[in-house]
Amino acid sequence: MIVKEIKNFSISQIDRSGQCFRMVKLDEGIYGVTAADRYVQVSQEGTRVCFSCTEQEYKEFWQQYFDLDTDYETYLAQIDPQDKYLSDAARRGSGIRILRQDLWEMIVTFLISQQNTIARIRRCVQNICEKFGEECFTPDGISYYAFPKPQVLANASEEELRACNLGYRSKYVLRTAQSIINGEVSLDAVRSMTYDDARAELLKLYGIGEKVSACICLFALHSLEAFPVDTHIRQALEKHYPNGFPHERYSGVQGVMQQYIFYQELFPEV
DNA sequence: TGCCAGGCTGATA
DNA sequence: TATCAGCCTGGC
Repeated sequence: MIVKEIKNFSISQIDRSGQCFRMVKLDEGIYGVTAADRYVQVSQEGTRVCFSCTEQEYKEFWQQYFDLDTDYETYLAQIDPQDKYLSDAARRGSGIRILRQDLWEMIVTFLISQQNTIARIRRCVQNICEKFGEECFTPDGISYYAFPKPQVLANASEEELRACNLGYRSKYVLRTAQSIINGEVSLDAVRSMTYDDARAELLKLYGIGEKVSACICLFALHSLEAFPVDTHIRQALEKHYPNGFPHERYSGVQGVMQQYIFYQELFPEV
């Protein structure tokens, strides 16, 4: 167990921001987080954050994962003070971080996300991890499941994926996994691409459109210029930015602003 | 009962 | 090129 003082970090806001579907609320202010084949418990009181891992594991993995090397004050300071809506949204969501998650995990997760609710996306991801992922144990004996590799999902049947409640998205996950395995799209290549190239490359995968591609770039490649527009964001833009969102002003950090807006729209009174 | 949820594909004009 | 139905399924 290690303890850190961290500003502009809220594990509960990150949980509700809808970018990670492998976080479980264990108790008030205490969350279990699974990423790739790792697991950590995070508990928070104010700026005091406890991680149930060694200092080495924190530095090697979780510090980057939670984007804790970044000072989010610089993003918050860029917000137009005349823009009351975004200023309020950012103030309320100022503990959100853009996580640095695994590319393959984000591809599958956001394929599943379409026409779906956050609660159901969580269940679907949990189902495929439990059915196809490897069972792991923490040093304390806590059991969790690693995210299944492309090879495993490529060899699954559409029926097996449907049994995980993926519905019509099953064929998207299956064909995308097969495209990765047969080399049509290289995950390593995507990781080294610019945002525009990565976005275009991901669009080659069956079931991935503009919105899903932007989400993957934002949450896996940390392309902060990505600005995924879903139904919530579209409604917010129509209401608060009838003349268009000022992308120029927030060039290169639109993704952070998108998260503040998304959080505000989903949790307007929390 | 019907609509909608963090969209996308494929058919049609 | 643009438009639109159809798709899984659970919650309201």
